[in-house]
Amino acid sequence: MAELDKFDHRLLELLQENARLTGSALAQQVGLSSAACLRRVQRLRESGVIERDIAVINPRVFGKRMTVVVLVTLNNDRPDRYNLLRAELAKAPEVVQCDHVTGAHDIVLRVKVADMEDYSAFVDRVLVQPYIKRYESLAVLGVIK
Amino acid sequence: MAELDKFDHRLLELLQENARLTGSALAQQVGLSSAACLRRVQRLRESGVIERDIAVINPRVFGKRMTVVVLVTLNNDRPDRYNLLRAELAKAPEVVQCDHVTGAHDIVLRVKVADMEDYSAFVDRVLVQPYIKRYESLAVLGVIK
DNA sequence: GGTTTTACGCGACAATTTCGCAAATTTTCG
DNA sequence: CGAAAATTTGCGAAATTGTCGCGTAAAACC
Repeated sequence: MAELDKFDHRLLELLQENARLTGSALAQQVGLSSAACLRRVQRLRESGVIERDIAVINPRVFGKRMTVVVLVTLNNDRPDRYNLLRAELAKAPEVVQCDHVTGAHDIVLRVKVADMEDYSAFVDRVLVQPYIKRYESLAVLGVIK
Repeated sequence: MAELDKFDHRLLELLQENARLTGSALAQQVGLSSAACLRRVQRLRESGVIERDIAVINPRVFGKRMTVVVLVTLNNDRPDRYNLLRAELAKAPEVVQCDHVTGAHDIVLRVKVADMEDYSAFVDRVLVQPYIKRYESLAVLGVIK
């Protein structure tokens, strides 16, 4: 993976905001020709710098109107179960993000559900189990960024 | 915003994974003509169902190899400063996600930085201020999802 | 300083998207 | 239930966008 110059950085910056920018739109903002921009973007994709392009969908469409951040603390006396839990969390459709972290907690989840009932069902199904010692639910009131 | 049928749902599902799918690729998987698919996608964009399309960039490219989840607790005696802080957090380039939440904490941040030093600078610049009572840093060891 | 390498812009070509239109399907309403 | 209205489809043409080769210019290397 070769070095990225300021043109590449600018392109990434722009595409990170709007991946549908056209060659000439990029050209205008970057100061290269359309073809040059597209060639660079093509290489950025092939080399894996741009991992993929995704559509951001309004969560209300799927009836997922509620987001919850969950701080999970594990029972550290059962390290064998960790991979199982990992797999389970990755599989759960409600979980849109899941990080293993250091500190007072072990796992931070971002969960999208329709409503409280839905969330409650998720908790019962996934979170209530002996390997999880404690979990703290933080309902998202508003997305600042 | 009209009702979405199964075709729209399938299109969204596909584009959520890969926004660069071409009209005929969509047609093949959805069972409509290329033009019909593209027309529907166009409408989904215009109506805001598809909020935007973004390129996912390998974080290492920008040298941001470290992710931290930060739980922020505010001094609730200064409600006037909330909007200021909001704006400041939204502006900070290190902050990739920022939610206002209920519960034991007030704000949950997702921060991407190069290293500890970088993170420390971020903390000093943004987080160390009278309006913030406390913050808890959870370094991300691994992204499960 | 000359040579090689790399990247650019230009322009032709290919692929993709957009648009108009008639037919088909679905919805509305008497 | 059935006809009129509205919506959506597929097809094909037109427009836009992306890809590629080529000659040239700039940068890197020796």
